[in-house]
Amino acid sequence: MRRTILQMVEYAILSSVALGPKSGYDVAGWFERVASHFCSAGYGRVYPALGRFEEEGLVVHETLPSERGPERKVYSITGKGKEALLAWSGEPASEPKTRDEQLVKALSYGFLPPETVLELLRVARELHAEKLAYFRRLERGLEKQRADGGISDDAYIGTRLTLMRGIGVKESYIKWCEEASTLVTSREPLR
Amino acid sequence: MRRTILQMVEYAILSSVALGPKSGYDVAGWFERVASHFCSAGYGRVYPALGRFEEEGLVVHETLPSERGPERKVYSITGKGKEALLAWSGEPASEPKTRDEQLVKALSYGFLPPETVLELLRVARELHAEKLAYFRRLERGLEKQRADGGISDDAYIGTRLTLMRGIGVKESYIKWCEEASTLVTSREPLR
DNA sequence: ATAGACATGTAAGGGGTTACATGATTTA
DNA sequence: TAAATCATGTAACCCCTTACATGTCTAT
Repeated sequence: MRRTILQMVEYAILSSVALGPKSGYDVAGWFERVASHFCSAGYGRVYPALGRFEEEGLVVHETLPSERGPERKVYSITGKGKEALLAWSGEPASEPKTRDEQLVKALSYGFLPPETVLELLRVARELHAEKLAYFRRLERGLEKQRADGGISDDAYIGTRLTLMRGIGVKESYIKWCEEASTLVTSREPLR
Repeated sequence: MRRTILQMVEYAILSSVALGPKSGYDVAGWFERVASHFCSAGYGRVYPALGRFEEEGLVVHETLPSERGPERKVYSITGKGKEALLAWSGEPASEPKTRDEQLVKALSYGFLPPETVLELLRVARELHAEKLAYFRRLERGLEKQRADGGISDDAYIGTRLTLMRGIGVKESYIKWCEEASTLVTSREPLR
């Protein structure tokens, strides 16, 4: 028996289907709305992957009419797919990889006028606060869904965990913006 | 006058040289030791970039003997280079992009035995705690360097800001590991 | 002598984003 | 009737990592 080896993004696509049957369009939307803070994929990644998964027997699809728009190919995970996913998920994870333009720019903040930097940090703080509010809305939506029995306990846990992390990341980023402002301000009188 | 447009990683390379003259080898080491939590680049990225920067007049190099090993090409930023860097750094930053295998795996934690998940979270927590300790050592080193006058105030601010963020990220990740453990444990008796 | 750190580069291949191509349905 | 959303897919290109190639110096 050969183990199915995929890349991280492919496992993310498979996970999305495992959390609940979805079309390629749904999966891409899920990435944008709930997964973008830890993994992302567009149509160009999703559709070919689902096609390959089906060839390998990891998922199957049903063609269903859409409420509005053309027909949908709704994919569900198979036993084999779930087995492959859980074998991978049960292994230790590698370190997160972040590419953060804000911090690269911050490397030069000592060379910029403090007023400029404070304004940049204020704007950044606001954007992170908006995203935090968005995550909190998602969290309330998830709790409601759970109360209504619209989601299995197993799927709830997974989504909840990623949401908790999204909220934690944004809270800590907001804190950084504030501490950075303090550092830059404390320096100002010394000039 | 044409504005110099580079990619984020290239600005990071330029920033590294702006914080203090470095060889390509030094820049690659800097990425690995102090910048890997927000941006990364290996030799394959660094050497060609420094060559191009010199052609464009953003940096200049001096060939100096090494204390041990072959000759070093030590690059310094030019006026033009600093101008290009500060023009870019003074603009608002785009959102950070993270690829976190841990969270993709966490999507399936509801489908795994709680004991397995708790062990995975314990190991993850430990790794993040080690990295946190490493960042704190870097922080102490930076403060010492500053006290000794081994670094300019301008360069200190930039490095300090990225270090603060590295510490914040690790602290919040450790917190997540603990909260995730609680969530998984609280669920166990219900099975 | 041999391993490991120091040092500079090139080349190839794989991964991932973005743009393109097409079309149905609903709402303003 | 035009725009927005729903829906499925392909193709090209760019980025980036990884492996390769080469060589010095120090310490064991």
